[in-house]
Amino acid sequence: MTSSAPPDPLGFVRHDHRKCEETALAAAEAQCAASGARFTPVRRAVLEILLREHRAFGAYEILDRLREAGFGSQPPVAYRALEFLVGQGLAHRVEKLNAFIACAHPGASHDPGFMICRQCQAVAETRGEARAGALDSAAEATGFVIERTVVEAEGLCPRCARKAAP
Amino acid sequence: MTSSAPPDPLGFVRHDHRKCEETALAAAEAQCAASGARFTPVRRAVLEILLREHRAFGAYEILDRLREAGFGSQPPVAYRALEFLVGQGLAHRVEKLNAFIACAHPGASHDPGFMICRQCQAVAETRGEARAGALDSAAEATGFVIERTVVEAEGLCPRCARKAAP
DNA sequence: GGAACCTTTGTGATTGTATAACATAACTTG
DNA sequence: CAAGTTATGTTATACAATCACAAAGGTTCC
Repeated sequence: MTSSAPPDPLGFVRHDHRKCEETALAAAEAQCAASGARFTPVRRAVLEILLREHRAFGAYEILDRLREAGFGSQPPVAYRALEFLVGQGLAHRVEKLNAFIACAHPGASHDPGFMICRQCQAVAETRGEARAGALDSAAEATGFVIERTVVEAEGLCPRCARKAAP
Repeated sequence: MTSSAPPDPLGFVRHDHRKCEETALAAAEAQCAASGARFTPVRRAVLEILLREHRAFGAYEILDRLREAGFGSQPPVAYRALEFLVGQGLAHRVEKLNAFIACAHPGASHDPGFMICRQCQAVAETRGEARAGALDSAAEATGFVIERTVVEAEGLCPRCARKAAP
């Protein structure tokens, strides 16, 4: 039992989601204002879509909702907004799912990790650096320069695990 | 400076690649014989393609080469062979690239990690378990049950890093 | 040997994911 | 407001993956 910082994987945990969304949007606004980036209507709309649930959304699902909301309905519309959000650290790409998710800890340092439930599709982002020890040591040993990492686990979330093995 | 087991990331390291391919093919044959799996011509052809270079191959690139070699040229031909190889642990899927690579350590325990050079496309597989510490502790803390992990780093391989910052 | 069975391969068609290329609109700055 | 930059819209296309069904090849057992 060490007293290391306890991970706080949102998404598997009951919480006031309304507040969750509001906070994230406010943080996004603040950050864009600070960095001089333009938080345009499409970009905001995409972030709002991503924030509605703690799961990953495919680009075409987002595109459908953009169309309904009166935005352009061609793939680049969604991909460009997503690229922007990912660039700002306001969203992440979940490689294993070819899909996107709102950042659960905007503002915090980044190199996120994800836990993906294969049963209910919930996705939780780990708090803090997820960089693998084995990767870091392998990189150091060979002189590989790490720029970005992908760290994802697929399995069963607490709730689904309980159901599966009672 | 501890004396921990040194990782051996093939792919960034000069080596006798001819021997590398032969060894891997022999290992594949042996393993399939042992497990009763059929190492058929298409499957062998795909593994040979993957073994030619230490990088990841897209399914359609593999498909092209299969066509040239006289095999069927529809996507399922490639995907089925790849599925077989991945199932046998003879190849891996690199999520970040939506592509496939021959296993660099066939027979060894699995839960591989990859280092991907964004410049020259070389990919090296880490030796040993790449599972991230932060992931494991986050999973433990929440009760998430990990079944598979994706651990990948994108950056510059030693050679390209040297060129970039002399 | 051959009938019944199972696994593997071939093929056509379709869905999902992602980007290139180019035109237009809107915002910023001098 | 003119010029430059950034963002959006739209067309077309490339790449990734799967479904469904038919045909071929091994295996088993009588």
